[in-house]
Order: sequence, then C-alpha cells, then structure tokens
Amino acid sequence: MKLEIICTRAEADQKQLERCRETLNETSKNIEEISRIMAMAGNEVRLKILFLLSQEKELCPCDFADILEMSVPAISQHIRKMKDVGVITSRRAGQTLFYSLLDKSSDILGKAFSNINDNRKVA
Amino acid sequence: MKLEIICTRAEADQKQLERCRETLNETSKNIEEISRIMAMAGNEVRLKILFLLSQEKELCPCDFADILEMSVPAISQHIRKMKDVGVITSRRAGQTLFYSLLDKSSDILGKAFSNINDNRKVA
DNA sequence: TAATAATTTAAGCAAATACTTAAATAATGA
DNA sequence: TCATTATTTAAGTATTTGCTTAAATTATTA
Repeated sequence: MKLEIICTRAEADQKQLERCRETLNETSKNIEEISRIMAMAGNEVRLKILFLLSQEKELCPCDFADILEMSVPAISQHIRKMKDVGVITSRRAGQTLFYSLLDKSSDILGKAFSNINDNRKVA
Repeated sequence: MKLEIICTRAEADQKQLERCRETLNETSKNIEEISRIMAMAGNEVRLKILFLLSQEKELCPCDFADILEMSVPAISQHIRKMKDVGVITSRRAGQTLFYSLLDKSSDILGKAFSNINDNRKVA
C-alpha cells in the first residue's frame, strides 16, 4: 500500500506535474462539491425527477411513483439524496409534501436540462 | 412486484401526470445519455482527471497516477470509463498514451469546469 | 531476440448503491 | 380516539463500484 510512484517517463514534464498538483489544491473543495452534484444527478431516476421538477414547479412523491412506475419508498429515498445535496426543497399541504427545485447549482443542472430539451423527440 | 400505483391523492392532477409521462417519453434517450455523462463525472477521481485535461491539453496515465497518488491500474480503469462515455481520446507516442478531452458534451462538462474555476481558492 | 517500460486487462474483494418489505411518523377526518 | 392516507425510515439483499495484486499487451532498446 506504499505509493510514491513519481511518473517514470524520461520525458515527464515536472513543471507540468507540479502545476497540476497546484491546480487541484486550489480547487479541491469545488471539485468535491461538483462531483457530489454530478453523482446525485448521475442516476436516471433522479435526473428524471429533477427534470420533471424543472418543468412542473412542484410534485409529490406519490406523483413520481405513479409517473415512474416505482414504489413510493424507492422514490422517497431518491428524494432524500437530492435533498441532502441541497437541490430541492419541500412544502407541506396537509398530508402531502410538495417538492420543488432550488436555484442552487442550477447553472450545471440547468445546462443539463436545456440539453435534454434541445433535442427533444416530439413523437 | 406488481405495480399499478396511480397516485391516490384526491387532488392529483391527472392532466399534469399525463403531461409528465409524455415529457419523459419524448426525452428518455437524452436523459439516459446525460445521466451516463453525469455518472461518469460524478466521481472525484474522474472529475479531477477531466478538469486537469481541460487545463493541460494532454496527459498520460502515469502522470495522473503521480499527481493523484494512485496506482496506475486504478487510473487506467477510470480512463476506460471516460473513454466508454466518449469524452476523451488518446494518441500514442512510443510506449506512452496521451489522453485528451473531446468536445462532445462539453457544454455540460464545460459548465462544470468553469464552475470549478470560478471560485478557485488561490492559496 | 531478450529485457525493460507503459499501459491495459483480469480476478478478487470490501464498500456503496438501489431496490424490496415492514414498521414508524404525521396529518386528516369520522 | 380510531382509522385512513401520505410519507419516511429501517432492515435486508442483490448488484455495482473502485480499489488491489497479478498477468497480459504493446513498444522500445540493448
């Protein structure tokens, strides 16, 4: 488990390697955050939920279970992950919880949504 | 395993549900593709590799192993995933394979990169 | 041709993921 | 207060993921 590889290529550009290490040092927090968002959205069910919310303003877990033909607990657990990352919020109306998108990180997700919409196949 | 849930809320908006199903039908291929890209980028190691490639034009597996302090096979397996999704390509120079970014899907990844760069902490 | 170097591929394994079913919360209404 | 509804939480499990080590490829050079 010891690791001190150091690229063995004769032509390895040490300045470039040092610059890369520096780059990662300066961006590690951002990379961590962006990759969390990507991982959250990198699931078809969750991306569908997010995309629907981008079009419908708000929907409840029961709606998603119906639309996606999945069990309610399965939906609920996906919702939790999205809430943990902080891209959705909820409002209660009686027994029903309505979920909606938060603006947070909408530049990345927004780009994804417009991409999904761009080459939409109108049947 | 039978599922025919149909949202039981009295207030469920059937038109909205139908519209959502329609939306997903029209976009399922796109959603599948985008979520594949997101899943690929939703890993810190891979996002680091992609981000470095966005700054350095090309690097080899050995470089990444050095910079990220990881084993070469581990890097190689990440590289394969990125190649499978089609966001990188390679050029051989002797025994060394140099990897670089392809433009494909760069609007989503590009947004992620600029996001990473935007609030870069200059140490 | 043999030895070495850069990389990939394969096999094995621990941890994470995404579902299942059952039980727990929370709000409504008889 | 009791039953019902919407939802979440928990426990169990099969699949996927991301590493490890060892073996196989591919190219260089002595």
